[in-house]
Amino acid sequence: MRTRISRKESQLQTRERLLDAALQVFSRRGYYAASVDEIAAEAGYSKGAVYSNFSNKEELFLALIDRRFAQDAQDYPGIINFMNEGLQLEEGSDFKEQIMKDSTWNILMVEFFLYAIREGTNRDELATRIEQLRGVMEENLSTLYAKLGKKPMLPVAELPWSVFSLGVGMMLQFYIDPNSLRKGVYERALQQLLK
Amino acid sequence: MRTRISRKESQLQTRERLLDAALQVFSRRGYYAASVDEIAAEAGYSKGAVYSNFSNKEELFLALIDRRFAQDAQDYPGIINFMNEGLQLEEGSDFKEQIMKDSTWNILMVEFFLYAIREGTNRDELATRIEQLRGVMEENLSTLYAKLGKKPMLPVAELPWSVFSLGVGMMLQFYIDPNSLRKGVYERALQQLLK
DNA sequence: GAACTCAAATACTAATTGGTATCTGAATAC
DNA sequence: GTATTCAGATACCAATTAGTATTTGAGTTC
Repeated sequence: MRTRISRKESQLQTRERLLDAALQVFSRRGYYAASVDEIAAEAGYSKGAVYSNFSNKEELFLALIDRRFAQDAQDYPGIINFMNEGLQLEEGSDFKEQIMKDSTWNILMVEFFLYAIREGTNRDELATRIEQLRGVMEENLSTLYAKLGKKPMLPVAELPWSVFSLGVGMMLQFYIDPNSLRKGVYERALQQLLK
Repeated sequence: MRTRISRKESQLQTRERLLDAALQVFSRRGYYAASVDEIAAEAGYSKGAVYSNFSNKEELFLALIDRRFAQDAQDYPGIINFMNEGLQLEEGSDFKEQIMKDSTWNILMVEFFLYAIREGTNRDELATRIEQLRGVMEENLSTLYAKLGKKPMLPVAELPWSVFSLGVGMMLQFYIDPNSLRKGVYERALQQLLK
């Protein structure tokens, strides 16, 4: 009987599980306070598994970011919907819900920003990614405005900067004090920016 | 001859110097990676000075935040000018410059946000502070709009949320990639929000 | 100016942690 | 089915670090 799972497949699975666990632990503790042991345990493995799949803690962290960035790169529709909502709010879109679903990742992103700002090593890498993201946003906005025969008050090239800021800033305020953010605040501000 | 400096004064000076050093080191390394030894050394003291003035690392961190918050509470004019600039941009105000001057503190604030989000302990405390800050901003905006006989597109109570977000988000993007932020992007977005 | 107080220095400990060396057992090759 | 390989477990180490116990010396009190 053929083996159920090959060694290669098995290792890949382990790697994925480790990355999943790393996301949780890095987000929960922050980069420095997260221990390799805890990450391994969270994934149901031992430290050996980590060092067998990644050369060190930093690489694990970066691999985690890369994986998600790669996923996001294919998930343009999400961004497009997001943009649509900006120009004409659709019923059922709720920033608070949206932002809660992905809180682990959102927090990790802020952590990574700080990390990249400090360790100059990965700053350029992150800068490029963010620039790409803004590029995609700009394109989507452009076609959207064209479709609607509208012209934004602000230069289209500048909008992604503001939209991004609004998202990050609201997120942080929301996580600190979820209850005092009234519904629709984010959406209305976004609409005003994209007017 | 009377002693130049009393013990009380001396200790207060030490405390201040430690807080200054703590700001630098916490901002440079992040909360967990910052060591008490490094902070003490940065201030020109030994670890003993730290534990003689603060009960532990966390208290030092929080004292640092408190000190600045207390200072800021008296520095309303800064915020008022800031608001003024929003409604009608004054020549010479430059976000990039402004944000660079205080980069150490700005980064620490983000660090503290993450810290507070993780350790529920200080979340309420921070939430209150932020709420106060938003309150002040709202008051200033209100009187400003009244003075100008203008009415904002968005509810005044919601504006601080957006203004705050814009500041934090732009700051992060700017630190990651200072060169690609074109001059005036922040200011124009702010103006649009406050229109 | 002698006794004493206390801010800060020094010496030390216990715990944690990133990383390495070695081992083991199951998958693969022959 | 035996030999080989290698993913992951285990054992270990050196370094770091928050916090404590003790000491010291200058400032204060009388």
